[in-house]
Amino acid sequence: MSSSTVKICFNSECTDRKSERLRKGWRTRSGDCVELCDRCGSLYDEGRFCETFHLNASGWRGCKSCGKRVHCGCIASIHSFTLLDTGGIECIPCARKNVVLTPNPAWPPHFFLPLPERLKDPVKNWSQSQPVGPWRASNLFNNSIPQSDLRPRMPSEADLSTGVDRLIVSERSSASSMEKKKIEDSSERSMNGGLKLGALEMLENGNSGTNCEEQPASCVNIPQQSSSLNDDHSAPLLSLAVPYASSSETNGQTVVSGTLSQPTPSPPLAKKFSGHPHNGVDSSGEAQVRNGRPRGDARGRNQLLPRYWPRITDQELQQISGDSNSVITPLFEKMLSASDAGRIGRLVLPKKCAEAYFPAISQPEGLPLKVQDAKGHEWIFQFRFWPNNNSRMYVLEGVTPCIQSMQLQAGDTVTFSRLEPEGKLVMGFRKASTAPSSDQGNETIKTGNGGSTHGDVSIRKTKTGEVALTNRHLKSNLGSPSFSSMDQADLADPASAWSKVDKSGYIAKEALGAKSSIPRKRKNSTLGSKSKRLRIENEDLIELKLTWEEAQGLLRPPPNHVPNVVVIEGYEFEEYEEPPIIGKPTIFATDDMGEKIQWAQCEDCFKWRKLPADVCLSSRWTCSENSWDPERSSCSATQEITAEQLEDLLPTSKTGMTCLKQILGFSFSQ
DNA sequence: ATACTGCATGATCGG
DNA sequence: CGATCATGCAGTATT
Repeated sequence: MSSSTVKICFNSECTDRKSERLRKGWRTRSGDCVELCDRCGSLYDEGRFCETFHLNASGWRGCKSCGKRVHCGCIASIHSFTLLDTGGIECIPCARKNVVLTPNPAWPPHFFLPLPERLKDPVKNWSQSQPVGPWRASNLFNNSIPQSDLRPRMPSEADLSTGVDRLIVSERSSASSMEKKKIEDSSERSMNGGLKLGALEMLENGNSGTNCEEQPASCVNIPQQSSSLNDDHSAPLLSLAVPYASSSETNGQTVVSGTLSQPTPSPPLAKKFSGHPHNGVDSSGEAQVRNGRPRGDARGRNQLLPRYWPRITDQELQQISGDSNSVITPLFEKMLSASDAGRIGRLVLPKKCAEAYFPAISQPEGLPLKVQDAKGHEWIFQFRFWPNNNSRMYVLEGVTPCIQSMQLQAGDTVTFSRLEPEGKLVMGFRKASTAPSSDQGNETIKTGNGGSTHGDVSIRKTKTGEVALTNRHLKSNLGSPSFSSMDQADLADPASAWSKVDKSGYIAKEALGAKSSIPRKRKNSTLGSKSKRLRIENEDLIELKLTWEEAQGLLRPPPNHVPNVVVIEGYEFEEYEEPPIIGKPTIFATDDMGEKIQWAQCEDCFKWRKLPADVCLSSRWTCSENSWDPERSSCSATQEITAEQLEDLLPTSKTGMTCLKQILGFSFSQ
């Protein structure tokens, strides 16, 4: 096999520093290179998102600006795939240069894409790609950016073979500008004694004496807010998600801008738009995830942490909406902590979520909030807050019956959505065992263990167990000392990887330094001291920086695998169902007969031996194990290939192999 | 004695 | 380093 094939995986030309990290992404070309997933940071079998993503959105494209080949599935990820429908993509560095948008802090930098010409024609450009529901929301940009210039790209349905989004585009979303304003004002309202009431507040609190369900119009926001919106130049652009949207908030004047012109790409959205063959439910039986995004606060402070981004599955949506034509606006989700799920009946709400999506409250007593569960039952919780330091701590009280009704436990996730046009607040849930891939979900998948966890201790135990399991898995496969100190838990932590995608823009995450969002005990951590952990992680990081290229060379398709062959732009990719294993570094090549082979070096004599391409060797492989060539199953046998020839085989990968040589003590002599 | 309530504490995380 | 939030805990209410 030629050296070029060794290096074809991924965007090796990418100059972005992050590309120097360990590449993740479970993809191979001609079986010579396997990577971990860039998007979720997990092994393939854990990165279901990636599975879908890759099948539909990946491939190689030429950067529109510099011509470099960029992989639009993983590394360039959102950046690239969101540009697919423009007929071209840009590599990260170019895209970065071209970014003219002022990012909303609620969004990771890579969501702010260069402005393509086509965006100046929203009708043309988005006519095929407007599955933008109100849930895809946000005030992505600050006020200073002209609306026409503020259009983050989404992958078109055509490009991504998307399915139809049940979260239909709704003109109602245009009203979100008003809602945005409400959000902006909410905290102040709270602080200032609640001069105004959000729609929900009016709805649930009865302060307005109206019920949105009956009189939607009455739930429209307060006059001065509405009027002020016209002056809020940020409003028309963004406002996709409607905090308290109701049908009454339809405003013909703002219809187009928000919904059609402001699709807001998000990593999770890739799933949403992916036209996976198993649309709705992937091959694993897992429901397709719809990931809403936080409505960004215009002041940039209401951004939600990724772990609160709603990741609602089709099943959940179906469950919530039933047969109605209601539009569901996922608001946020939260994994239940032990105390949330405990008998105390208090569900701590993330502050930003509470302030963004729940009615503003000025008094600690708060107000009763009517919430409908997925079964249609209505619950009334007390939405209130406690003064906490100089801040607030928002809680929903009285959730125990509901929690019990849904048989939720710590580690499970509750989701809050809004049902439009009713304006109902809907509380869904996701058992840990069925959680989708997400920064929470992937962990919960693993913690779920087919059932659910049992409180915080169990979670912690499970978490630990998961790590241990992962460690076992990796230890059994890791053949390189370069990986021996890797934070394996991180590798198995697509969750945090995901969040890193969000932040960094490209690579999922540092393989190290992952932070779990799973609830866990703060004290008596089984992970040891933080300082120690950090120290280890830093050491690992250095090591990984050195070895990401060779790390790819170490990754091998699992034995007996049957890859799905995907041809993308003329390049043949093999995708594997099983996670890669890491074996002895070898050099893949093609022999004179055109057969794929690999060259492996004996650990004892350092001679290189020709082996079948599909074998995986132990890290201490020696000539004596060369059962494929009995004549060279001894160190005394001569080497078939010269050092020069070997060097020629080292690609682009010379550097990597040099590193390997240095790190692993390999020798190319002979 | 138990349950509830409200606040305080401190671990964790993000900027 | 400040903000967030999970949880501890003291005080109070209820059984």
